[in-house]
Amino acid sequence: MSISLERFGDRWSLLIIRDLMVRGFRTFKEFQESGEGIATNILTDRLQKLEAAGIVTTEAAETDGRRVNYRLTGKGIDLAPVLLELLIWGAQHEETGAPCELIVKMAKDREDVLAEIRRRWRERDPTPLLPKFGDGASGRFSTNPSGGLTPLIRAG
Amino acid sequence: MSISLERFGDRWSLLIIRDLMVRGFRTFKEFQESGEGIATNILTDRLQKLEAAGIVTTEAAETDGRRVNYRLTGKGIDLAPVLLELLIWGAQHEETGAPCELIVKMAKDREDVLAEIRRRWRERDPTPLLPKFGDGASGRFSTNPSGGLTPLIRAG
DNA sequence: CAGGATCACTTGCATTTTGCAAGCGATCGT
DNA sequence: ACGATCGCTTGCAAAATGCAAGTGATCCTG
Repeated sequence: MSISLERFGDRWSLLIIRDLMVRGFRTFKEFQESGEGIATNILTDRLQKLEAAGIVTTEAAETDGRRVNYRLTGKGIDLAPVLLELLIWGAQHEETGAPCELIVKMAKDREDVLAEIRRRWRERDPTPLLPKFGDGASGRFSTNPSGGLTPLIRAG
Repeated sequence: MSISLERFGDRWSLLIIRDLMVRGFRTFKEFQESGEGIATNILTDRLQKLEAAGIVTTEAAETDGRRVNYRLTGKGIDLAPVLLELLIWGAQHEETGAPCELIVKMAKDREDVLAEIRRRWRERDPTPLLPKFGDGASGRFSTNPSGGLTPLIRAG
């Protein structure tokens, strides 16, 4: 556990990993503008450390020579369960904007959510896993008529 | 998730929580001498922040007026899944001293491990959940004749 | 009940990490 | 050719951390 924390036990690393994992971020600029307010020097430092730790890889974008695409490695995507538990804990115990039923659903369908995250990673599907709250049906999960939330992976 | 990380997203907080959760730590001195090398002022600061966040409670020990007993709250013990996932990830992807079969077992019997952690918390059982590696049968888990690892909660 | 040990902290100060703003070279679109 | 954009660096101030010594309350021993 202490080794895990040495790799990403700071305020930013796990947020970067989350954004790569479920928000479809690929580039430096996306992180910079994500609203969390990370400084560019810290962002550089964290991306390099995550790469050195084998959690993230970089590849130059073929369409744009300036751009660098960041991507999680298998080791990185294996952090999905950690992030999911962090999300569930925060939603259960702190004031968040997250709809309550959504969290219940994610806790119950844990394995489905993780499988969907892995699929998106394998297939390089950049669609954000979740809509911004209040967005309606624009993400991978959507509200159904009964007011509950239905993962699209079940609907087909 | 960012809210979770605001509460304990630093190098020490989760280690403190782990020690309370599975190593049976109760007092300031135990943390100080745990070998991780946390400075006393930082330890004070983290314990106070965790208390302010409702993750830890303090009570004066009735047997010794100097001593303060720290204990996880329900909110604190609910972090068990997070810590377990961190442990599993670290063991799978980094060089650790942990025996490989033990980790496989913990990943497989996740729910049993979590139930045992909760039971120990409810009953204020201070026995360390795990022996130090190589300790044999002195903890809550022990090796069985086939070389696998058997949680005592199943045997007893 | 005196004196020293122990406990949970505090304090002062050096070092490290972080945050902020500006700037840089390479590449891109026009 | 020229300005905009990209990932990243630099300089410097502010905050967090680490380290050593010290503090007051309580305990244990003789």
